[in-house]
Amino acid sequence: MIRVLLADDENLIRSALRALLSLEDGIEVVAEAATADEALAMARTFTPDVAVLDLQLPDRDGIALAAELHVAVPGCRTMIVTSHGRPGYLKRALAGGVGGFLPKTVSASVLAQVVRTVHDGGRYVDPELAAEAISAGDSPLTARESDVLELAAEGAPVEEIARRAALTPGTVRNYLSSAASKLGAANRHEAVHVARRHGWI
Amino acid sequence: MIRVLLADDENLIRSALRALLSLEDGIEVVAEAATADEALAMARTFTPDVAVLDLQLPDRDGIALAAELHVAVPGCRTMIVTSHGRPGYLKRALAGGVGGFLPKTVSASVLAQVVRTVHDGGRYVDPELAAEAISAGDSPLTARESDVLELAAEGAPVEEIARRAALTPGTVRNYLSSAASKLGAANRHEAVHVARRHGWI
DNA sequence: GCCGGCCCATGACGAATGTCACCACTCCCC
DNA sequence: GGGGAGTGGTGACATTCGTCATGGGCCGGC
Repeated sequence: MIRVLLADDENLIRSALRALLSLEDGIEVVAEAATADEALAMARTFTPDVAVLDLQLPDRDGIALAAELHVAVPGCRTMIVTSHGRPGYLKRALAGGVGGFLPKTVSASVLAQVVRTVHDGGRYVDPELAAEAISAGDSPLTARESDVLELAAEGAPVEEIARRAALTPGTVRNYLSSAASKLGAANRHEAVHVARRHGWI
Repeated sequence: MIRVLLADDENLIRSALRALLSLEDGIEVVAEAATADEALAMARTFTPDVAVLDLQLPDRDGIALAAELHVAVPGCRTMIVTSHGRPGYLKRALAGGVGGFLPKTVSASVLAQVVRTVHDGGRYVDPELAAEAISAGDSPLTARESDVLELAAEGAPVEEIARRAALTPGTVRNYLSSAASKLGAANRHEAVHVARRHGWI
């Protein structure tokens, strides 16, 4: 029997997934969580075999949670289910030791199959997402460029970004300028959009 | 027996919802669709009593689909389920004759209860969303301000916005300036964020 | 030990943007 | 028939932004 932990902030989805997985032979949902912290606590208590995580949780993202789970409960394998299949996330997830990465558009039978595959130590990535990830490639941005671009995401003026990043306004503009040119954007706001689309920030 | 149509582009969610609703007495899922067009065709064929629609579908949004359904299948009541509970959408949905509006964070039993309520001609709106909608109020933006702000959403320069809106660059700047000040934003990009958060664009 | 890449900064320039005042026209409502 | 609100426009001004050149410090690889 594969013991599964579900983590998703959407109650409806979570109980629906539970209903679906419970119909499968050899799979049992032993715990549910709505937040990353909750999931971590649950995992410590129930030591599940596989954790099915939503990519976006209220307190952290699923990738960070997976990394923490691997430390807290070494025997627990992880897989991520998401609505937004951004290529960058896939790469980060795999690098973080996540065993499966699926969009929510897959069918229930595929989900159950992947739970089994991941439980057996295998890996599964949705073919379409994999293709996107390959064509999208790595982020061309340096660490600092990503940071600054992320701070620019909410439309804040350079001054504020500089304060929040503990940098000079001039330096911030340099980073934004080089980030925009790397992304083929005319200005930082368009750059934010491009980077978001690729899952780079 | 309440005959239900499900429309959601995410296969997993859709079949999970089907599993959940099928467990309820007196509810039967008679059709599923992944797109608005598909839903419309299904509704014509199966004449469901209640249509449970996702807010975001690949081809249209759930509110537009609901309006079309009311015309195509007059006896069919509609309700919307969504991940992003933006206040503006709620208002638009209710104005469009939608009977129920829920975030996906609700429990399965609430969902089933709302399906019944809507079927009986009642209305149900998630209390939290209702509170947000009331506190958020109406959009302070005029029609044109909204248009222009929407065109600015992708970070395009004023020149391009002007071309796409068939306006002078100067006029565009006036609209953007007044929109930003109405929204309490320091620049148009922050304004876009504020408006998005409220569901005003 | 040198080169390249990244990080951080400064200064300067032109272009884009935000803001304000002001005008004309239309439509609707009182 | 006179407001008021919305639409569309012009011109001017200060600020912000994008870009480029240039420099120093730090680290890792050849």
